[in-house]
Amino acid sequence: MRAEILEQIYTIVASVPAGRVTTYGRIARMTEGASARSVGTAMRTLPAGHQLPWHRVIGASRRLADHGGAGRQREKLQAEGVVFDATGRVPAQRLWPD
DNA sequence: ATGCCGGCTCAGC
DNA sequence: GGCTGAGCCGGCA
Repeated sequence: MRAEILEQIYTIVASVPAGRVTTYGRIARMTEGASARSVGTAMRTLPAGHQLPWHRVIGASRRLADHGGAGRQREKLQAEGVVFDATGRVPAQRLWPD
């Protein structure tokens, strides 16, 4: 993936405030030429020592994607005050607006 | 170059 | 809303 796109993704993720979340798809659409899936891999391959709030990026269904760090992700979000309903979803109003 | 495997999504049921 | 199947496309061996 082009470095420029990666920069955009990082910038957008970095702009999501604590307690709010956004989705892979939204990020993909905000960038030029990134697909939701590529945003996923971008999060997966974050360089060591990064300081991005990757945990604030969730799926379009507003659930956490099931991957290795899902447990940590959920904890981090809850620590920021993000609530999950009985079915494990984040309320829509938590979405970071464009 | 090729093939396989994903931190996804969307349209149909 | 939940489940499924099919596109999609970047990383990595």
